[in-house]
Amino acid sequence: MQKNSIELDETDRALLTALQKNAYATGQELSDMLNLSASQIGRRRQRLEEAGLIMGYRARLDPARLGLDVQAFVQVQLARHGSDEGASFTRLLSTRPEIISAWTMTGEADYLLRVFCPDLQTLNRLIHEVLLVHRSVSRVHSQIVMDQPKGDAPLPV
Amino acid sequence: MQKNSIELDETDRALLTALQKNAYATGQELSDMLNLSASQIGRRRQRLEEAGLIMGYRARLDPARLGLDVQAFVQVQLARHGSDEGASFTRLLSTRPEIISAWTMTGEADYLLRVFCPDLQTLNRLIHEVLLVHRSVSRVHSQIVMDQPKGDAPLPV
DNA sequence: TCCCTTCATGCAAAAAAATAGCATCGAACT
DNA sequence: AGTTCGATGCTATTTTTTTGCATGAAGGGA
Repeated sequence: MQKNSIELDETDRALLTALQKNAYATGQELSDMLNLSASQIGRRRQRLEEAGLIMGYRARLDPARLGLDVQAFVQVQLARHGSDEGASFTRLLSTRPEIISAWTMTGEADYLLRVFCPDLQTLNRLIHEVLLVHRSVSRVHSQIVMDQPKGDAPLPV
Repeated sequence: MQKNSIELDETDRALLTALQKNAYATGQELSDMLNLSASQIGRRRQRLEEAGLIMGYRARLDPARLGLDVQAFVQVQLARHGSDEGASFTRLLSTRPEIISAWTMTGEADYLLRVFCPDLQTLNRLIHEVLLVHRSVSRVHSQIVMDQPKGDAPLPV
């Protein structure tokens, strides 16, 4: 089984792009768009799901309408490089719902966090009362998002 | 019209959370989950869509299976602060499919870009042949993503 | 307190959409 | 040429969503 290397033709790519933009497009709509019958759209979609190419479907919410007015990126540097510290910090990440995503980067053992908060005060509390008090965190640098000139474009397929 | 301030009760919140995790859950499944009839689920969902709280639905793809093995964050600093430069750079962003998202941050006039590339060479080319050659770009700093310990969690509702 | 409006709700019917069955077509290979 | 295999479209079936409608609970006057 080599799920990894499924053959994608142009129609598959177009379908993936369309579904990245609007996962609720009906078979009929996609059918018109791709010049393919609705049933075949469904079969291809199913194939792409089973191959693991499509990992799932998600609703995208408007942060502003949820009262999440402050978006920030927080760079966190850990003091020591023990696996314990990393694990402990990772556990912390998973418990905080305002931390939407976290990445580890090349170079120093540091994390980049993407955070949504209702206001600056909450962000501040997150930084000082949650992150900085963690035993393995040595430095924190946060940047507030002003604007998002390009947002969540589909992956290039 | 104050779309902004729709009342959300606990059921709405649970529904939003569920749809952020799996937008393809059927009314029946959500019905069991939230102790609500399928029709009512549908009506609430429609209300949340019309209110603009749900902005849309998207398929989530597996970057690795698409051959996008390198993920990076690129910080870009612009030389001058004229609106022309910003606009020109924004236009550049929109033309590059490997740039998935871009944010402007507080502080200096700089951008944070999230990028997916098939390999390091492509990333390198993006940086040197696309970003650095742009007239208003003064500095570029890129960090490669090693791991994503927390990924695309639902927004806290 | 009583009445009235409003709105969320569940059930059932209708409409829409996804899925499965089936025969056909075309490309690749023998 | 013959054969196999997979992709395709059409149709039938099933599943899901949406709509119509009556009920009941909550809130607002008089």
